[in-house]
Amino acid sequence: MTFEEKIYEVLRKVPRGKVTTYKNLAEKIGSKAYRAVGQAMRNNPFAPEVPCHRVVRSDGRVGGFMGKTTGKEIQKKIEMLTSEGVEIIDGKVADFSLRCF
DNA sequence: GAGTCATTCGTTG
DNA sequence: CAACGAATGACTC
Repeated sequence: MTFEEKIYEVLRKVPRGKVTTYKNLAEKIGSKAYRAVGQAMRNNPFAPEVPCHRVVRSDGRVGGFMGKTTGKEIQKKIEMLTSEGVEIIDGKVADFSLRCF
């Protein structure tokens, strides 16, 4: 079980309609490698079980989903979040503090 | 073996 | 108040 595997396990526990942050995940597994968390998301060996789109920055920003990485397909994830009940406004999570797992 | 990456915190100007 | 650099862990070349 590697560090990233733990990330998937914790992220997997996040209920639908809620979001979490890289920092929160890293702290939950007992590490401060926030960046490593993003790495795990980038790999995303678990497609639907580990919703990387449910993970956002500490500021509530979606992070590397928009404007970075591939570019367009990312926006589809935003719509998926909205469909789940997570509103994304200006690339940020609405009521992020309330939805933070 | 070295470099990269979807972040966050701490210090300096 | 704003900007830059450092740290962390796995993956790829």
